[in-house]
Amino acid sequence: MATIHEVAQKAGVSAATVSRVINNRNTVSEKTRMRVEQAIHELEYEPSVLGRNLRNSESRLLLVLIPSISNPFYSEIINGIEDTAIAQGYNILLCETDSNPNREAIYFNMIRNRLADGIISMDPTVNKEKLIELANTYPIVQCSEYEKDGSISYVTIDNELAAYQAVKHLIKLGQKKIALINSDEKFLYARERRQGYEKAMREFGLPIKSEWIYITDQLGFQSGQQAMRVLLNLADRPTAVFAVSDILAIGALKEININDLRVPQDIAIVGFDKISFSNMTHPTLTTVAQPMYKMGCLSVNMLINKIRGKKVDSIVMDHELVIRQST
Amino acid sequence: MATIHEVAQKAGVSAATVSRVINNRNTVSEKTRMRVEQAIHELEYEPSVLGRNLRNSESRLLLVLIPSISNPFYSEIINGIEDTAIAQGYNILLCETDSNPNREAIYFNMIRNRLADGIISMDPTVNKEKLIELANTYPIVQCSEYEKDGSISYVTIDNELAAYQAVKHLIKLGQKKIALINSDEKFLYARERRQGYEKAMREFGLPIKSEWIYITDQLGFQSGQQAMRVLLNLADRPTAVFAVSDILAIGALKEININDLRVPQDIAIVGFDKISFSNMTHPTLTTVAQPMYKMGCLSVNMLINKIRGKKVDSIVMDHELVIRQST
DNA sequence: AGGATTATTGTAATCGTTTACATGAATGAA
DNA sequence: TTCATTCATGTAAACGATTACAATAATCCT
Repeated sequence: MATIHEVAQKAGVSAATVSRVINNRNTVSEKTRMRVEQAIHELEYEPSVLGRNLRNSESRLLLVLIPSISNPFYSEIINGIEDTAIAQGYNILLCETDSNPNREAIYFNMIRNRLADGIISMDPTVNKEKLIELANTYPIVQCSEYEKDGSISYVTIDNELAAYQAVKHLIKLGQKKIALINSDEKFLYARERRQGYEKAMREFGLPIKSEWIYITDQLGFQSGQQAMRVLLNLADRPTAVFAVSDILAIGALKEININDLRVPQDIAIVGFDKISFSNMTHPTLTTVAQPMYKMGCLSVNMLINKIRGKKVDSIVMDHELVIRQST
Repeated sequence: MATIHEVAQKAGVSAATVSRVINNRNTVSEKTRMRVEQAIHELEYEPSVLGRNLRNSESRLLLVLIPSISNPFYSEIINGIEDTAIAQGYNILLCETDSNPNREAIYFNMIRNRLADGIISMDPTVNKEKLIELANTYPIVQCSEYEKDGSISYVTIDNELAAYQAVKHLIKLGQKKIALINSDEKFLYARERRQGYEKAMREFGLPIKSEWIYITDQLGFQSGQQAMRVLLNLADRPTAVFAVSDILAIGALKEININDLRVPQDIAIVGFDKISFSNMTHPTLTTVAQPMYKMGCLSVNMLINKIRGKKVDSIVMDHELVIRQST
């Protein structure tokens, strides 16, 4: 790979001039610009990102923090992030934390090292204190999961409202015994969705029985399946389920199928996220769609604005209840 | 963030000595080593990767090329890659090409720029000529999909054998009319799995009807569903299906369910990959398991050896047929 | 023409490391 | 004691870019 000096030599100018051509500084005459561009072309020169970064202390790399790459919920958001980032000349580094503080520390150090210019955190398991502290010094935005105190800008949806509407949908269909399969309530989204659930139940005068609320400690299919197993064994068995993620809902559905119960006749079920697999289950899953791709795009724009020192406002996006066969 | 010079000053030595301490050069006296380590600790110093990279022209970053992050097949491999890479002091940059040559070009340039030290390609849609050319100069390994000419080291499984065994399993169950849902045969794995299918059919004297072989142009659920729709409409309808990926098999299963046919009684089905969903379908899917995590680990080790200039040999791993309810 | 502007280009310092080489101190041998 | 050898450390150049500043060339105005 040619260096800037070789280009300079070939074009008969100094490295400084070549640099000016590359960066579109206006102070280069048309004649030399042509010569330089010719030389760049002939040598197939590409500026070394390393050299540039060192000097500018910018890397044009964005960190995206997710707990696990296996969770399809993130895929679509990441698509949005990637498309937008590349369009703006940034690359993204996907950081799977596996909810492991050591990994998290590695990635946090990358930004301190100026190896990355900013962070988009989608990790609900992130160390909040550390993240907030880091956000004082470095550009950080949150997507989906966020801090309520507003110390970090975010893109999200109204989780409470979405959950409220999902449960209301079940109620309108005549359901009265509605269970909730929630994830750990240390996550804000879990607390908010629970509130939406309770709000709808209360509004229609339905009982909120604690035995109908199952809290999973993990996020996989198995957890949903396990939750449903417990719910089905109750003396007063619920006739509908609202699960806070499609993954959990699909696990629950599996357990219902195993027990030869019919969906939605015996048990209706609503998920959350509209992952692609939710349309492949039998029956297909009613779910809450988040504008995932769009959320990814907006997060990147927000982050880049922050990097450039602009002030940014948090965004709450619209969601949509997608009614399919499971209700 | 402190620099090496600040550490040097605090410890009362030169930057060179600090550098030697950091890199475990043996020529530092115990006394000064202690002083330097103390200073590093007090200043919470972390070496700048940028400066180091520029000097060494190494980045300790590995590129992982995949067509799409949404495909769960890659998730588990990536887990293996990530764990191993981090353990060896490397980070990985997940590169989603979306089968887009422009994106591919961006990533290829990163390695030419020395922004990355090597590439693990898992992308069957990659431009083979460019990849092979690049592999002459830079460390590159392939995982799963590979080049038969042996110009690039790889980690893979015996696709033909795996397909052969999957189909043989169907035959042993008494199936005679076995269809194949394949992906585009420009991919080596597709050609190999087809050969395995044909080998088994031939060996047991079963007819290979071209109308029983459906080739999808995409890799999503919909393609599998579409394929099954066509197969079900045949006058001479197959009674079993071998799909070359779980995604396709799940789509096919969906279509079978829609038509109120029973699996496996009316139609048996075998997938490939053992993605996590394959255990959540109703019925659960018989499939071929690849040692995905392990493949990821081995790819990284292979690549790092290549980076260090060692000679490496390609590896063919063992697979396993996982028999579940769909057969 | 001569001085003042302005446009263009070059020089050299800088970013944070690593490392070949130089230097000086400590040690050992005679 | 004196010289050779070894050990520990420092000096300075490099990696490849960017950019403040200086220097020169071109242009304009009176």
